[in-house]
Amino acid sequence: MTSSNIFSAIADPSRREILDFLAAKPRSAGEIVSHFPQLTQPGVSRHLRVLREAQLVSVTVQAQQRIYTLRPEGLLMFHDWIAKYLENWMDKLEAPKESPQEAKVTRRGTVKTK
Amino acid sequence: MTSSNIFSAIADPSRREILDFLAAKPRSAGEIVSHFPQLTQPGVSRHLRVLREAQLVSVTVQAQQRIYTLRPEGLLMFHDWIAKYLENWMDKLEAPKESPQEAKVTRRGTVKTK
DNA sequence: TTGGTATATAAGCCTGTGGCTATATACCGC
DNA sequence: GCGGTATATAGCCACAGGCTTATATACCAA
Repeated sequence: MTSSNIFSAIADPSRREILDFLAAKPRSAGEIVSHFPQLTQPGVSRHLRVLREAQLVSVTVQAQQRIYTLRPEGLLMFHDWIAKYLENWMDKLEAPKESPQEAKVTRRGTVKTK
Repeated sequence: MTSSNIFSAIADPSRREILDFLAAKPRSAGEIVSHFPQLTQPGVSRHLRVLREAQLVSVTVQAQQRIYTLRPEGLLMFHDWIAKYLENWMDKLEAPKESPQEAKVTRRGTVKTK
């Protein structure tokens, strides 16, 4: 559905915490549930589904347990998405071509966040 | 407020499109509005506010125009957040061969799980 | 000042989604 | 089979946030 994209999957703080937890090592759903007392079991289960659909974790069945493992391909994609902007930025900094009537991008102090 | 974090700022497709548009070069709010016919002027303005608060764009005042510029510091932070997971993954995959403290993660598509 | 332009904010509606409780499904040991 | 355990799903409620229209603010020119 809508949540199957990695951007919205990562946008949720609880899901990021779960990713943090999984970064150390794979865990069963139950371990995740008990590691986050503020979340209920169904809540964790739904978050895990979103992470699964976003390709951020994979799951292996072990008896009646589900072992969740961090799966970095999705993050790599994300990484590349960001790198696109950063590279672009670098290009601009190192290759100052003609500057039109437009204001030049002065990366120094033109920050004026409201 | 709540939207001032970079994760939710990037989670919205319209805002990502605006970032794409700004990646080429800085633009005035009006240029952004007319480049996205599916968005209304107030809608664009609110998206720009979110991007501003997330530190993803900066704005300079030019007469009655606001020039928006991509501001990659926020993306760098994001990049680092992701790199944390990728490094962890690489460490696990390549065993304890060498331990480079390099923060750069090279592209390398592979999967081990499942 | 007035008028025109550029952008931001307000107020209301409405969908998406997170959290909850309860229930269903799947697996194991006995 | 039954009971216990592990996890997923369903149904409901509440809230965040996106969209829209209307209005406000800020600046410039005459």
